[in-house]
Amino acid sequence: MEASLPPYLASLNPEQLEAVRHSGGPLLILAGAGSGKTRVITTKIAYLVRERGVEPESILAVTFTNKAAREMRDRAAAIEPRCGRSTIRTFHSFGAWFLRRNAAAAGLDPNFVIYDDDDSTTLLHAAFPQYTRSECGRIASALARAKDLGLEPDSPDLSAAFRDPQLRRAYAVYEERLRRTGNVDFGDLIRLPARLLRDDPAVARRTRQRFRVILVDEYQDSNVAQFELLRLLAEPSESSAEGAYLCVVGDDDQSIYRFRGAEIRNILEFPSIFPGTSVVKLERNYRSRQSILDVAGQVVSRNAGRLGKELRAERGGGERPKLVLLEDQDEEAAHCARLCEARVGSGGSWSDLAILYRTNAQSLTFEQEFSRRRIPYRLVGALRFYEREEIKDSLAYLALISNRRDEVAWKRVVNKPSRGIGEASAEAVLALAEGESPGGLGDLVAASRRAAETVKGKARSGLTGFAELVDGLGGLLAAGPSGRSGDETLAAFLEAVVKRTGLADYHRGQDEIAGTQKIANLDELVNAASIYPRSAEGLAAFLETIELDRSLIDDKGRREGQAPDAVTLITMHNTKGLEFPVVIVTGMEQGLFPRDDEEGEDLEEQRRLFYVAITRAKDELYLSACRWRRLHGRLSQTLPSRFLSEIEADSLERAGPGSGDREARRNGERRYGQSLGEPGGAGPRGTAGQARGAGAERPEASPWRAGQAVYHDDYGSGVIIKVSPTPSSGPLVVVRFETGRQAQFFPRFTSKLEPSRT
DNA sequence: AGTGCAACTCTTTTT
DNA sequence: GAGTTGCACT
Repeated sequence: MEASLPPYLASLNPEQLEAVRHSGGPLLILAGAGSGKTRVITTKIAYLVRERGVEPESILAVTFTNKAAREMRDRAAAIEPRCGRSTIRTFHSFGAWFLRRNAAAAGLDPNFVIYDDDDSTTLLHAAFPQYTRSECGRIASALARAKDLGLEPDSPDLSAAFRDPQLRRAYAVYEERLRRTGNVDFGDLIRLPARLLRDDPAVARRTRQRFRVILVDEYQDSNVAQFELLRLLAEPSESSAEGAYLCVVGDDDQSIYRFRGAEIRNILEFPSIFPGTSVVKLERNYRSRQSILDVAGQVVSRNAGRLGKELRAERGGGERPKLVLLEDQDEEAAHCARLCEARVGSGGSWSDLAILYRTNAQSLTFEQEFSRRRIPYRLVGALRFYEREEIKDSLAYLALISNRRDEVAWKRVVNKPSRGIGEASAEAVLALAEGESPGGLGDLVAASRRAAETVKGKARSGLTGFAELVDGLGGLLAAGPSGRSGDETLAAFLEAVVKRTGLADYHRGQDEIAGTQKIANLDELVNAASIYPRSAEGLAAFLETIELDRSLIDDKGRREGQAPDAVTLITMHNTKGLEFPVVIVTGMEQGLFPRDDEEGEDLEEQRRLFYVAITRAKDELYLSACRWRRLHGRLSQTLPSRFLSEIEADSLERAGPGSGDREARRNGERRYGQSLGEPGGAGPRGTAGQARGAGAERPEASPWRAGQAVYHDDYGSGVIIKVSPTPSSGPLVVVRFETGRQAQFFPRFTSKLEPSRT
């Protein structure tokens, strides 16, 4: 390495250095797991400012999570303080920032609120009351996908992308309803800036003059709309013949958000879309042992749609990952608990360990077992603080105070707590508000007051009271508490809102009836508002932060960061970007991970998810599978995940469970293990092929036929009443026993069922 | 307008 | 098995 390099560059490896110093055409950095990706981006930002004379204000860096954005900002500023002036944000927060600055041009209320999926569903339900709420939910998510794809209500491609011919109309109506509220949804934060750049030359010129360098992190998770926004930002404009310098960083093997609209082709095809692209691969892994990377590499190499990378461990060898086969999920939880206890017993800490699973529902067994054994754990991501009723209620009042055309917020709180305002009165208000502003929507609070004159009974006083309440709160925000103003935070205002609306009493009552924690949650929300000033601007900032960064508070009001010493229970998706000395990937069963209906691109995505899970481990990796799995309230027998057979036999150590009912287990275990990991990785067809060759082709040779008498070790005598073939598990037989009990079995996997001669 | 019961549906979820 | 939603009932 050159002697002249400043210290912050000297410690980079040659590939990292190349990525940092690259300039000119577009750059694609393919950064494998644990390869120092964030370090490269932050160093590159600092390098551009320090060595290349780039103005920090002209740098735009976008990420997908607030956590990643914070980290990037902090680390870049730690190297070069001037980087604090760069725009380092999430895609969506950049979009919100951009739209607030160009609200008029975009046709938005400058104080617009951001609707989440639930709000979109409510808006749709208001527009299409003939559909149920859950149908509206499905339509809302289809519309969100359409926006991810950059499609408009009149795009010809809309019909190709979605089956339902009604969707186009639903999209158009939804857009109309959303526009008249003055608010936006998540998709709009990407789509509307792109549209503005396309249609408004003045805005486009100003924006392109400002941002000369654009960096994107986790590019494999970008969607089509985000791609279009990037291209429009980076495009040359009349004032600057050169487009912005575009650098994207990502790992095609870690693309796991297809179901949310992520388009892996964005990264796969980047070099052909942007001619002259340089590609730098970062394949030195500083996190995991080679034995772990071997397994990861074997699995992901089965994917067809990938650019191809091979990680090499800088930390060397390590123990082979261990696979443990267990009887059921209770034993799986006990096994995990024993591993945790062993680690702590030998001087480690609880926080060294992470238990990974595919679905949140799987966490329950672990929680119970860990509580019983007094093992401290923290559950990541399952808490949906902002989706709770009491939180949404309070935020709806705030949103309505901020934007009095917010139909969704108004609808939510106009009769909450109950003021005797029913469907008919609400319709009357809406009709008035619509009349007030042709084609749009007027002030819903004023309309509520005026509608009071036309309705009768309880609704009349209810509407008047509601309007006075909201007006009063609006005044309270502007004026401050009687006399003194200025030196109070938004928390005091929010507290007043919760009290004066009656929400506090209402939810306190709920707490008493149902033993919930609603008041405690409201306290946390109030607490979170304390870092904002008591003003309209402070309120708007608070609402935006809450919509765009839901990790800010959890139930205990803890900020991320000072995590207690506890075992981490977490979904595989949520582990992206994290690392642990010891990782246990649980539920490695066919039907769960992957699901039986996951094929083709979906299957490849699940394989990438497994890859992400594996590469979280620094020193030790355990995999576990259960023979019996309780799912959706049903107990069923399972086969080991096909992913396990994709790992070479000698890369894994097959370990028995540490203790327990050995005798019972030995039988099951041996049989269960048979179909596992044929050497050389017989591949996806391993188990299915066997089934086809053996049973299904010669059904007459099978003893499993309807009418056949059988005997079962536990249930006694019975008769087969139904046999159905399965693609990979042999026949499934349904037996009615003499006791009247009915049960189903896979004869291939049980020795307890046998044909009898009667 | 509010309550209660039956029926339905179950992934993953950066923003 | 659990949580949510829709409908019917009062």
